[in-house]
Amino acid sequence: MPTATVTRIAPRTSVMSAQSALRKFEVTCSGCNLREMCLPKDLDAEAMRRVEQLVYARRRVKRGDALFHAGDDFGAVYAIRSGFLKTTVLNDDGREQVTGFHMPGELLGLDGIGTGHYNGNAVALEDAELCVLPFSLVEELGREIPVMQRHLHGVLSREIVRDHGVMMLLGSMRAEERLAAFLLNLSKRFTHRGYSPSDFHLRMTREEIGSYLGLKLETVSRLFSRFQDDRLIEVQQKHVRIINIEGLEAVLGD
Amino acid sequence: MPTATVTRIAPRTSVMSAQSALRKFEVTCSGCNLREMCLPKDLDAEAMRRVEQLVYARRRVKRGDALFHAGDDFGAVYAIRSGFLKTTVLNDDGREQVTGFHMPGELLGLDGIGTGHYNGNAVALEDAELCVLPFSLVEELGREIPVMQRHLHGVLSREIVRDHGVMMLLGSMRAEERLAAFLLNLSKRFTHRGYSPSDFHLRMTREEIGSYLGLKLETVSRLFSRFQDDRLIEVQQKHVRIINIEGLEAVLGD
DNA sequence: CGTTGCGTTGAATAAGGTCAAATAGAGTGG
DNA sequence: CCACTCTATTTGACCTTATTCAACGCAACG
Repeated sequence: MPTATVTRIAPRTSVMSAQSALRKFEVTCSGCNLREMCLPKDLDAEAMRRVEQLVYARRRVKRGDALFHAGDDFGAVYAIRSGFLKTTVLNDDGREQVTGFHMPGELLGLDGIGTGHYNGNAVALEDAELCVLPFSLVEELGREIPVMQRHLHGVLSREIVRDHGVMMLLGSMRAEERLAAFLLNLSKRFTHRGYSPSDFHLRMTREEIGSYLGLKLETVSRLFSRFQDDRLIEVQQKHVRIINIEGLEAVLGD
Repeated sequence: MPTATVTRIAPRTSVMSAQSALRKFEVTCSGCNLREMCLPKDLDAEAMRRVEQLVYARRRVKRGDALFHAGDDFGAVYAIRSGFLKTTVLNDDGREQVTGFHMPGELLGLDGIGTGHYNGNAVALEDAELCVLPFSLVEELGREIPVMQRHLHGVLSREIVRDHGVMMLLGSMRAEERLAAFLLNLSKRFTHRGYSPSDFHLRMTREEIGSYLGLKLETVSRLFSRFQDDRLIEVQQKHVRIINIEGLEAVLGD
């Protein structure tokens, strides 16, 4: 059933220079362009070496496939190297709620630590590649390198803060405010990753956006059309171009 | 402005037996009736001693006063010893969203770890008493006692899981389902603390419930009345008695 | 005993959901 | 490469649900 493949990273031999290994496999964290998202800034060489031992495998997940399902045994958290994923939770009565859309540099699976089982599903919205971080090793590293410990706590805490932001969105914003906030949030995150802040490809469907925002897909579609009529954005299917970012912000602020 | 008081716990002298100190000050974690909520089960005597050094102060907060505000410098997390609190987040444009209601045994302030500033407010719904846990000491303990580290990670992770549950509630439930879920959740948590599962005093106003559930206070009030008409509960102001718990569950399940 | 905050209830309204139909793309197999 | 299928998206008409606005009741408190 799991079509995702796990690839063990070829161990670097000591005769191979760090540089060449880096180029050859593109696997060292020190050379990863997402380094600043996954790791603390000030990490000495020894600590970096320890981190790179920890990231012992990669996993590829094809579009539509699950990285993990709710209820699966928890063993590792995942750092996204490439690709978009969504996380969802399931109700007793079968309803599904999208809890987040996730980009390269972000960590998945934190919801499994507390119970030993992942609480939700993580599904690839496009072919994705992830670093596998066995959590017992993460904890070991945290005990031995305070700056790593602090970093992990920061990640967990910021996830809580992010969730509170979503609660605010779902609990006290109107539909058009939710969509504006959603687009501005995507824009900010794309910018931070070096992509265009105003021109991007949505990987998720209207229904998935709707689930995330607590709206029906028809409502999402109508709002896209309305924003387009108001000259805030241009939409063509999954391609979005923000043409009036202040206008979008004003939808939030009014 | 902060009317909350900080009380340093009297240091135990070595001539005083642990037993008598325990009784006299009622401050040792080992003797706390909330112990199982705050601490891991299997903690040896030495570890317990370390924990008790960590909990170096108590803080009292009067009804309506804030334990901390959004933006305050983060230094400690708080374990609730007694009293109910709410946590809220504030929008740019002044709207407030209740993100949780918190009972004895729960930890507050986790949202401050990542940024060094509390992200939201914590306000007492009734006079409350809290254990102050300076976070740098918590981390130190985590590094030295793996079971404590694992416990902290569990608490953080379960907070994320809780938040995802709230997202599910806000994003995909109808008003009556939300209130039913809210009441059942309270019931479960009261039970877990040894109180009646069916008979309790709400510490929060209709407006606060509404904010938490993404509803207006009038809607909450109408739903209480409807549930009463349907013989699911009896309400009188803030006093609620659940008289048909299966019926409430059915509101969720249908 | 009036004030004040909280809660309840009714009537009108608006926001978003539901149902339905048409269209547009993307992917697939011949 | 093209026709076909399937899914995603858009849009309209109508409906339901929750909000808004308003009035009133109740209980606590000085």
